[in-house]
Amino acid sequence: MTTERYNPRTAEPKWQKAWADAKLFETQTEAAGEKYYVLEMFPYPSGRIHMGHVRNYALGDVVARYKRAKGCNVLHPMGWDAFGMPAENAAMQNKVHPAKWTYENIDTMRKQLKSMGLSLDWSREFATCDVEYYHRQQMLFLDMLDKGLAYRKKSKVNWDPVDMTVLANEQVIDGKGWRSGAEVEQRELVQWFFKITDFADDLASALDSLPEWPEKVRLMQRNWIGKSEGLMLRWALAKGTAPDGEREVTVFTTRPDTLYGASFIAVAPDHPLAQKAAEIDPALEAFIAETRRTGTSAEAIETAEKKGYRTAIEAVHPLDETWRVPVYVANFVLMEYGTGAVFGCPAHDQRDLDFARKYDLPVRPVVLPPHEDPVAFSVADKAYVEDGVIYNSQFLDGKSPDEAFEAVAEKLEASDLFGAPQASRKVNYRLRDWGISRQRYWGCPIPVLHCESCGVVPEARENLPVKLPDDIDFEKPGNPLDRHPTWRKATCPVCGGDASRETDTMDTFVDSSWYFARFTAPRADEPTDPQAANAWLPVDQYIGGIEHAILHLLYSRFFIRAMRECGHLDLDEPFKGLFTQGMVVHETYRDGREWVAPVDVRIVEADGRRVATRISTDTPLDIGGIEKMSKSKKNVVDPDDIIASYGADTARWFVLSDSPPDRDVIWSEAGVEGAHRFVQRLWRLVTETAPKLPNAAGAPGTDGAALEIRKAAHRTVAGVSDDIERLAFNKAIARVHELVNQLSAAFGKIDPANAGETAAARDALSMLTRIVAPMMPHLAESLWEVLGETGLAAAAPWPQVDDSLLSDDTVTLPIQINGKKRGDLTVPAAAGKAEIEKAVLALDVVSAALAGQAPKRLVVVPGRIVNVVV
RNA sequence: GCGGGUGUGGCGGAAUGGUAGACGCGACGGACUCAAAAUCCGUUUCUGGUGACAGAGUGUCGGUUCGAGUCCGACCACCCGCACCA
Repeated sequence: MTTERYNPRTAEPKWQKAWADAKLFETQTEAAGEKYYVLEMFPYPSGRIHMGHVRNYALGDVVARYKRAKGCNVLHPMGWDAFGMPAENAAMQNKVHPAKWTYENIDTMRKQLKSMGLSLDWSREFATCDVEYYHRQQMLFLDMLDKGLAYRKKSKVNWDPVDMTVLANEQVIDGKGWRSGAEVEQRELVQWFFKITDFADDLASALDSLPEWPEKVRLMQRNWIGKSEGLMLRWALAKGTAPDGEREVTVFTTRPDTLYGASFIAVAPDHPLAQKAAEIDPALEAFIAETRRTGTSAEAIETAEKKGYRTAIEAVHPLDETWRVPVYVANFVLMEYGTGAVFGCPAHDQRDLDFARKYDLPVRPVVLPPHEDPVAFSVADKAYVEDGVIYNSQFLDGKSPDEAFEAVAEKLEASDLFGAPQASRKVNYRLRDWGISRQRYWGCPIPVLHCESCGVVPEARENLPVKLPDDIDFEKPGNPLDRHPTWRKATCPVCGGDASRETDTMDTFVDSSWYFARFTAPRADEPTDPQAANAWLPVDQYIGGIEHAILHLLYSRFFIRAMRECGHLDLDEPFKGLFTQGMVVHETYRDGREWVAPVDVRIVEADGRRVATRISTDTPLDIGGIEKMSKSKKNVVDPDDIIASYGADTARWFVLSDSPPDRDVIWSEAGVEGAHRFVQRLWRLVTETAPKLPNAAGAPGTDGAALEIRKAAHRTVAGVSDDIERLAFNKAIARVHELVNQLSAAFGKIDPANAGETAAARDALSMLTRIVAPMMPHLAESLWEVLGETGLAAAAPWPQVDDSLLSDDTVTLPIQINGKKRGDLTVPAAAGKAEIEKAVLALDVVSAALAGQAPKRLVVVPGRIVNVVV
């Protein structure tokens, strides 16, 4: 009998239409079943979907379809993170309006996503650049302003003096503007901030209430928030050394126990003391100007060479007024953190030690490592940061660092400097408030007005939305909103006088900080429908890239707290379960300097070596490293091409198999073909077996081949369910392979006249179809049809597992001698330790190894292993 | 620089502290075919041996344990994030 090959090109559109016609994935809040909200991070509409998207949405779709089969009321929406810089770059380069560019991209990408056969509720779709969406975001902003969660302050930006524009950190390359090549400067602007620090403590401690988040993400967030308990410590400045009017400097320190090891104070270049000192010291002024040429990113600042400028100022040691330490201005001290001033203890901090060596400052150890001789111990080029005993420290000698911390704190809290305590305890956070101002066009306008008589006033709620103007000009440098001839002109809602609009737009992270809440009631007039939001949230399973581990997730966690304060929902955390997927990576190829795309490359294996040649010219190519797919290195594979030639199911199956989803997956052509072969193999197995099962309606048999088939099927379903719950799709797929191998072998021997066997086979195929359905939904529908099942596979319930088929009567234990496997022993599953011991000692290998002696030790782990120690 | 992660056959990977290499890819051998593709069967960690088998083996070095890929310490390499990329 010949079987036609499965043709995804006809089957996939057919089933996609069947699902859409049945409105299978349009979710009703009131529908029956336990609610389950699955969400993948929504895409930026860059133009076309890439393999990373395919992987992300395939992962989420498996969960969505599985939970639906398990009887849950599943919400699985999709939208677009549509504001941002690339649209403006496209506008500048191609003279296309950002809105047109964005919406055209969305149309393309929606079509591509639909070809994947995702079980999405498209009726809830929106883009963050839709006026309907950013209108509600402006409402949220006003509410937050009202609650004191939004405010203005000065902050630094990267300024390109040629393009007259603010640059993003990624647009600063080696300290120069990416377009103009001009030396970037730091500039201070008054900008809008959200008060995320109000929630710093809760954002850190509530991480403990998120057991379904990866431990690493919780750790990263905890470190990012960076709670530290320390001392605000005031140092008097030595008379005659300080600028006029300055008499003290406050440092924040977590190590007051090392105070007797202090050898310098360092302040940030924009610390008031540094600014004041620079007024009378041109060399210092030049040094500070020099530090402003570093970009504003922490990375740029911290990887820059550590430099300091020794001012004339000296500080008086808080515990010894005869002791003076020099005050430096240093490029690695950040004004945003603590007080913008630190004291350096070189012996017990590596950065301080490097600084001290560079500027020849004293290095005095005050913490003695255990078992070290106090006279001989010294610090050379490695600071000692571990625990020990305090010495060289007067009244602190002999204490532990913790005790010394307490002693210093108590003493200095009680002592007086200029009429106030010299020190106070302080809990400090590394987390800074969230600067949301962007000097760009393609973002959500901040709904605020500047009135000459009333100052900064919020736009009236009824005047919202503040819409972006359509007629804009990207020809000239700078912010198009700022330059617009009329857009800025407005009326003050307080006094009715002339006012001008705020031209800053919001960081696009704001857009993505609450979209998951909007999905629960996407057309509501208010930002949320609190009832719907409270019913659906938190998101049960959120899936996205690890690159969002800190900012996006932290901002979203902040936002639901802010929204709760404003009454938009009542929720502790936005995402109950979080899964961070790995990237899709691909080999790179280059012809000299030029990168070559995989579609233009032919790989031939010769003598065990892989050789790449360019197809068009037959020239040999260098095979480079395996890297994240990126346009610049051309190592991208277009999902459209894959879906067109192999079908969506093959693409989905491939990205789900092999690699565990939290790790990177290497895209390879061979792997895709393997996946496609499996699609055809499943099709063959079912279409060739089904006609042999004419009388399969009865009960499956309970012995012989029938029992074996049933055991295999039920065990696989149990295992696959378990794997999907844990998002271990690669393991689920391995199990499906195993089952198919087993069934193929078993079906060859089936007696078509044996009703027990044919029924078992039929059941097994039905179960197999349902467990592959979340991963290969189109193929599953076609198989479902061949099997003569009714309805759609996508609407079929998950197969029930008969637990009695999961265990065996006997178990085979590996027998180790001194930890090395030397034999096997099969015993009844219920056998006790004593029984096993007796049987083990009777084994030939064991008695030979013992040579008449008693074993030194006999470790029996029932059901697992036996180890005989001789 | 700081924070986080990863490292296992030719390759992707599997393995509640308990038989290292499931499953897949590739390769090799065989069947089918006039032939090829497709498909099916078998072999495939390395070294030695015809073989039974023996030894080695999870980035490197050390430790804990009857037993370590898994736990602990140090190191190496690579990847992600660092607040205006999304």
